[in-house]
Amino acid sequence: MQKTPAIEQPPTIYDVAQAAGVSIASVSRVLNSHGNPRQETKNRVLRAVAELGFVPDGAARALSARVKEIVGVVFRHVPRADSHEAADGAATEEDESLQFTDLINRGIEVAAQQGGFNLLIGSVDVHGHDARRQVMTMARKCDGVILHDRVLEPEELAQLSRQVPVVTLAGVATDATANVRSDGRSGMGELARHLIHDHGYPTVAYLAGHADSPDNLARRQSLTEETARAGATFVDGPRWQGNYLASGGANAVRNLLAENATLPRAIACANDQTALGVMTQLASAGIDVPGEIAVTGFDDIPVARHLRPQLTTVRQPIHELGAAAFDVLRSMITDRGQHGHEPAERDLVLPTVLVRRQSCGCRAGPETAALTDTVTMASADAEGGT
Amino acid sequence: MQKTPAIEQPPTIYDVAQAAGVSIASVSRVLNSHGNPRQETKNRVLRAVAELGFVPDGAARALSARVKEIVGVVFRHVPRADSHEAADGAATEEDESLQFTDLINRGIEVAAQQGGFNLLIGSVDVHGHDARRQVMTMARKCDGVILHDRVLEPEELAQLSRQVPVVTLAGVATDATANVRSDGRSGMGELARHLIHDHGYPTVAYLAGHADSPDNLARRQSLTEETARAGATFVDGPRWQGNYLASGGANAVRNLLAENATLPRAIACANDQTALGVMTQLASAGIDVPGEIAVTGFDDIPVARHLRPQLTTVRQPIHELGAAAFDVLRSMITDRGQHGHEPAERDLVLPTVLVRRQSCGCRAGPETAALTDTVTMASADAEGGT
DNA sequence: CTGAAAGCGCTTACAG
DNA sequence: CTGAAAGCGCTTACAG
Repeated sequence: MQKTPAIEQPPTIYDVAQAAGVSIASVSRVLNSHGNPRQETKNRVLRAVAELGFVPDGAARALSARVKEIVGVVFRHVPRADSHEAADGAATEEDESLQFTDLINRGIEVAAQQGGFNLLIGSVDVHGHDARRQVMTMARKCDGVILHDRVLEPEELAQLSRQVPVVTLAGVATDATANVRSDGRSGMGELARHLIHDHGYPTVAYLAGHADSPDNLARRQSLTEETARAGATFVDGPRWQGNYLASGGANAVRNLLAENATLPRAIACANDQTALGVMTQLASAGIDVPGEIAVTGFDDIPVARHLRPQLTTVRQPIHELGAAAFDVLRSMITDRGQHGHEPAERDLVLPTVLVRRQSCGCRAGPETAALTDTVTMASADAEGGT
Repeated sequence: MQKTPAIEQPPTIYDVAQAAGVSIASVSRVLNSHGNPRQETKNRVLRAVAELGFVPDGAARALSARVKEIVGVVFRHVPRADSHEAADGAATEEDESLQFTDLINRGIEVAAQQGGFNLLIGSVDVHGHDARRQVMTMARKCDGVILHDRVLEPEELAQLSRQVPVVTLAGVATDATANVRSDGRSGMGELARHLIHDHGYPTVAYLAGHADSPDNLARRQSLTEETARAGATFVDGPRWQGNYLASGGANAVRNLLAENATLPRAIACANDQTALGVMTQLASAGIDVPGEIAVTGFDDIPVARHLRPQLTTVRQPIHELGAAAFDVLRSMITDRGQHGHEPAERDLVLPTVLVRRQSCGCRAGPETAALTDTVTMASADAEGGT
């Protein structure tokens, strides 16, 4: 029969003003460092604020200051097959973590916090017939929005960007929206050369991500070009279609194996999660990685180095991508409405780096392998490495 | 010399009213389904809304309706050692993903979205001398707050909870705050019995999480009891102190190995990330898991099944924990201010489940191991499994 | 059923 | 330097 203690109405600026014996205008001024309040006034206000534990209401502040100090982040949500706690133990295939997305969001959050902003997070369903409304509603709670890959159709995006500043991630910049991405081509090119020249693999397959993702296309394209240039055989096609999830990679390999297809010497995956699924599937089929088939990823999420063998991959500056997205958005927010104002960079691209570990066929480092990745700057011409 | 198209001021309710030829009150009514507007009125309003692309401003709505439809989520943030892009390739140890936290947040988000709420996310620094202010500021942008483990000191928590509904995660319920956690004791007990009875391991160590985390204490306690009861040797102590991160597990093992300590036959880790670090470190020392040393985790994050060997662990209903936290919070929000109202459950505890995979010494499943975990309900007495 | 008006809790010109 | 007042964009009694 325990009772909940009622929550008191938080104090308002009027309470503070009264306690301090000044006007609400003065309270507002000392709290926001506007004008030059007398020291005496400051003291009285600050004391009252401390005593009452006053913190201004966000909505009221936002309404009158016309700034919410909130940025929205929207990502695409893989629907759960609503099998509560999958009692049979077989995890639903959709029940995956989108680590890359979460890590980017961390990057955004850190930058935002530094800038005095908070993050409003929302995900939209793939079958999002009302994705637009969801995003719109969110947008009206924010000063600007960052959109992950494939959240909105181009027309929806255009409409949204008419009302609020928008930055897309791994998309393409438009008239009204900025975009932040990483230079997948250079990293993938470097990876391809490594596989073909350094390891001498004759055939390389690309286990793709979402077909409509610009990142995916750039990576494939780069791989295609490099293999062609080197005279190696490039393998892809409908059987090699993944979905950026471990299950996508696992399924593709399982099917390939089931139909007794001849597998290539190396499989370059669209991202690390896909590589994870591929490696798991190959292992349970008794195929040695990298001995029989080399496998590589893309992203360099934290678990990559903890896989066995450790995953060779192309590192994206994940944290920095998020931070950059926030910075760009923030400048758009600041400049908003200022016609003809010189815009910030509209298509920011960050460099990627090849990280050679073991799954490509490189030998393990001499000591604690986990701490001695061999990294080469994608743009450097030196061969690098220990 | 490209110019940014200026962002138009989004239309207000006045614009809609004018376009529809009605009062703003009527617009509000049809949009919120209050009263019984005539069909004619509805039509005119809806048409105007569609034409103008009107979506109500969140701040204004919040201020007057006294509901923001936002819940805050705060977690503790491991500070980055600000080494931008760690050019030497050695990832900073702190640069870890807190997958468990992110997954819980996903669970919260899904439930919140269903309830028409959005998530406001913020992290506080470990050295958070101003953690309180950060959280307070966030709280004033929300209708209620969910706090992950170890975000606020008890007094700070008490103060916060006086102004806004608060739910803690993996903490303890207080007079004014509710708590959601999982039943770590039962899952860990089951795990201990499995290691000792089924596998016959004589010595089991506990590689701990944060010393001040209730979850950590419950898990250790349960392990201690079970080993004592079975006459096995329990190993712990300062050398076995981890921090819930892979680096914590790796460091502990590295130090133990460096001083030539005799390792126990089995290491039960406080969570999966710790187990990840432990397994990586053991592998690079050439120690076979589970042949020489068995290793287990806790949480069952998605990568657990992708490790080699696949990780035996105790599954927490991660998604459900998040969803439950939201549900509890939401009911507190609804009831707020209603003195003496019968409160919802104040300390919700969800069941855990042992997931037997390979790292404990169980053999791999007959087919695609990834899809055939052997799961036993923690509370069930049947032995279950195939 | 509908409109005019008050009010939500702040910030910010505008006078003094 | 400081206070009274207007206004941010909504929702909701209150009259009609």
